[in-house]
Amino acid sequence: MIDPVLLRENPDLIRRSQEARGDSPDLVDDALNADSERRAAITEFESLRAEQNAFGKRVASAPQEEKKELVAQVQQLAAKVKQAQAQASAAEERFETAVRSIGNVIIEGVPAGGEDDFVTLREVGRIPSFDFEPLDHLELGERLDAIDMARGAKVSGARFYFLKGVGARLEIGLMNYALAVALENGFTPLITPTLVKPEIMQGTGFLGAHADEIYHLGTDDLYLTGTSEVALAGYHSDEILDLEPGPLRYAGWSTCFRREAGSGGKDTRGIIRVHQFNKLEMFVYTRPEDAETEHLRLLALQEQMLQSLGLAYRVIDTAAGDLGSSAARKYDVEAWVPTQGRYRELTSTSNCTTFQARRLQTRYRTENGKTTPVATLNGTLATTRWLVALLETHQRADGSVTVPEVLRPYLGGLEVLQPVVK
RNA sequence: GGAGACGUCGCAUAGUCCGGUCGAGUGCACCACCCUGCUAAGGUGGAGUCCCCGCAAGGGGACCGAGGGUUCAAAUCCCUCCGUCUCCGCCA
Repeated sequence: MIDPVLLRENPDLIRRSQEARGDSPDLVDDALNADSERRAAITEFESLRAEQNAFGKRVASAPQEEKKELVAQVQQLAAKVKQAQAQASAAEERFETAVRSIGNVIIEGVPAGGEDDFVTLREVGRIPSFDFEPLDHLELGERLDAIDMARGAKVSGARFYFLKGVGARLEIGLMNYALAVALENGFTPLITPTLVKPEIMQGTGFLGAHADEIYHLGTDDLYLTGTSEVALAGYHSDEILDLEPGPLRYAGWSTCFRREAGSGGKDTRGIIRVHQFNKLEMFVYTRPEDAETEHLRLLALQEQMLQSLGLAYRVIDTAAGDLGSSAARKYDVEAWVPTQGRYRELTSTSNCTTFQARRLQTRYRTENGKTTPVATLNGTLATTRWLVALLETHQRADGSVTVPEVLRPYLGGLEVLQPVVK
């Protein structure tokens, strides 16, 4: 949720942000109107309520024989209070709805426009070339007896899979390696619930435009999370944090579930786009003035991961229209996928500034003792999808795959994944 | 799944049966000051969150797990939900 004070004091800033996102700037005016209506309604209710409270005290202290008379007098007032209260809460609700329809105010410098209007910040690493015809990750995965899509489909349907043998080990190794990097950098590991309540899903902003992306369990009214960001953001909801010792940094380990509605036909081959995968997610609570520095720090860690794994990648500054409502800026790190001849997103890191925290009521105390919303940031440190780039990049002519050195300790010293002869 | 107990201001508790004098007492912790040559103890005062009006001083409203209801008036009465604990059964 955007800052209502900012809305009142600098609506133009928000209008510009809306335009950069390709969203309607009229929503700003709707919200402003709703705000003044809301405040008028509240003032009306509160003055009536004050009158009623004062009367209540008189009734309480009046002699018994006068009470009846006094009570008769206030009855009408009570009805008016009730009505004013209903109006005030209705106005409040309209205001909430209006404000919530506005996306986070983008950070200065974020490119305007949609999906294709990103800015490439840098390309790092040598794009792999082969003196043989490279195989795609699924072909490789099948030869290594590491990925089994057919049985995944048999058991659970399309976009499900089994990771087997070295495939399973590779994923576990990758996740463990990422966890080690997170630990080295002061993150506290957290294994999160993957089923969350509606209000948490709502609060993190995932029930908006992309609600049909999310699995919902009707019997229990719980949602399967598409990222541990949801649980990590909800973790400190309704709390006042002590940020005096520094930011709170968590590394959430969880399985993620996505319906992939609307991406029918896209990336149907292999494990690029699947309904279920694992992810290690960084999540930081910090003071708003430190958020941009922290954002760059998360990005640096992600780049360190890809570099150490020998992957070629580029970093893009995502355009405003492709940010999602909570993010004020988002960097994606995309790895080169040889058989596709292009970069594919492996990680994403978002600075949500105070947007998410305001909705989830996560605050901290400033030097002068005031409470104010914290800033939240998140970023991927590893996911199942990385196997695609790893397998393809490090393949050799005989269909074997070299294990990047940093991963070997997590695979019991295994240096090369060998094809299984059938 | 069955039976019961409970959810109050950072923590621990009082208040709930008998609705108004309770936004709420007490202890601990906390902050400021005073006193005591240190330590311990003692004294005085202050402290919650959110919102509205106001340049400010200040005034006002809401919040006793959440949401409804009864009433002139609800922490207190009624209903629903959520959570915690205990016992029984069941599964492991």
